[in-house]
Amino acid sequence: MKLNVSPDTIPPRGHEAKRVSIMDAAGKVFCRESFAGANIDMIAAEAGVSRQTIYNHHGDKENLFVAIVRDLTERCNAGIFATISTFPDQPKDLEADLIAFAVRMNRNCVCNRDGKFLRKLIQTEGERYPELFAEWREQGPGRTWPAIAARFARLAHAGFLDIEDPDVAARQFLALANAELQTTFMLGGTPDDDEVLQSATHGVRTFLRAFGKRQQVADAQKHSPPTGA
Amino acid sequence: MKLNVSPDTIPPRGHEAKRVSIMDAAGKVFCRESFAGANIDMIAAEAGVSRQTIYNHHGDKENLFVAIVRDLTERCNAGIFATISTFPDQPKDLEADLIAFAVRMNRNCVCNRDGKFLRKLIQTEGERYPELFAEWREQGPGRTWPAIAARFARLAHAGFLDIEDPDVAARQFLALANAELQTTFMLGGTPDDDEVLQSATHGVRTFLRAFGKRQQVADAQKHSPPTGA
DNA sequence: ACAAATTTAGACACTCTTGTCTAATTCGTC
DNA sequence: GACGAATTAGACAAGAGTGTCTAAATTTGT
Repeated sequence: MKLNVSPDTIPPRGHEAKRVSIMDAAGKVFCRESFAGANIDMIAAEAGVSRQTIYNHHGDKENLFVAIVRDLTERCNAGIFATISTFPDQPKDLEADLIAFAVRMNRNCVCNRDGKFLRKLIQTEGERYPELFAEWREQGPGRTWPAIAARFARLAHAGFLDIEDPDVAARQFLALANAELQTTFMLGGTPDDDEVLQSATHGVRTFLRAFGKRQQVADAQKHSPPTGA
Repeated sequence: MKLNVSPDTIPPRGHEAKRVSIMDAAGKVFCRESFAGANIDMIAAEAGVSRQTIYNHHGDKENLFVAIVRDLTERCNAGIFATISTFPDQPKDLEADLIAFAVRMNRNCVCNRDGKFLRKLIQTEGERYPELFAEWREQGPGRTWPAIAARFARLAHAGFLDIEDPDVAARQFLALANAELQTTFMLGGTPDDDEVLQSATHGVRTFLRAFGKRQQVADAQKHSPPTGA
């Protein structure tokens, strides 16, 4: 609603700070209390801002909510793509590298603050805002899953894995990496580093038992996956 | 508030019918609207009952909510144990039998009405009622997962599978069986029979690639102890 | 058919929340 | 220091929801 002519004077200084702290607090409160249970005064207090300021910035509660979800979706997506870019395309130690990747994915995208908030909001309010969450579905899983699948396909093509359907494998990789965190996620908890590592380790081992190359049949005798030590 | 002396005259007849229809409607509405978003008039209307009757039966909104969760937990647990009892202990066709089991588990326990409601309520209100959901955790995953693990352990002992840690395998089995339903669950949807079969088939195939007996490599074990590499 | 228990509709007081408005104050900038 | 924009506290009306109460209607067991 404020169209400044000069392109670099967009918002003053404290203005943006307030905006951020409102988004921050609103995410926290919506996540904790659900849309209906949250109230604007709570958010204002948590943001250290007056109620009126929130109305000035966002108009009404629903508008604020939508802004939060869009913001979280965007930030989470960025994080996921950043993490995908660290996928081990030329692994030295396939098991260790995939475990490390799974841990990064969980820690930086799934278990972190934004990931937790977005997941909770989707679960809680998904049915009430079909178009908003359809948007998330397209921008989120719709784009990240194929990206991960492509990496696995490349790894298979390079001879590191034996995969028929990379899309299926990608989904199963993620499912396995989280297999032991499900209950914690359900209750809104945040698994600690050890649980994440544990789940990723078990998940990747099983994944490699299923999709790892079995060279014994071919011809090798010494070039087995260098895991231990 | 009504202590009847004779132990079998507990509730009349239509009384119980109302009780059931209240529980039914309340589950639906709490699930759809969240605790804060649900209101008693909505539940009363959906149950075909007057508001006062709900207050007569359950005292207040919170009490009603707790009763719903307890009821759902109990019913879901019963369903899960009933399904576990159909686990293929002496499989004729291991893949087909495990797929069928995974489908039963999903259809009768995870994707059905009660399963969907309980899952949603846990996700949505879990943080607000720690003791109630701790109870669920103990009665639910705390008892069903070991039960499934025991079945897999038996199957491994009988020579059908090659499993080191049955608890891990059981969790991974369930994770794989649901791997392709995650997004749908997130948004509160109910996957159709085809999606369930698809996910179960892919999941079980991968599970068997990882844990199935491979005669050629049965002795080529190359597993090192858990290390945080 | 009768008596007791239950259910019902409606009104009610009370609280909470949203969103608006106003006037005073603070902040950023020149 | 002064100006304009943003923020603030507080009051406010309107609406919605909870939980109670009452008197009438209905159901249930005998």
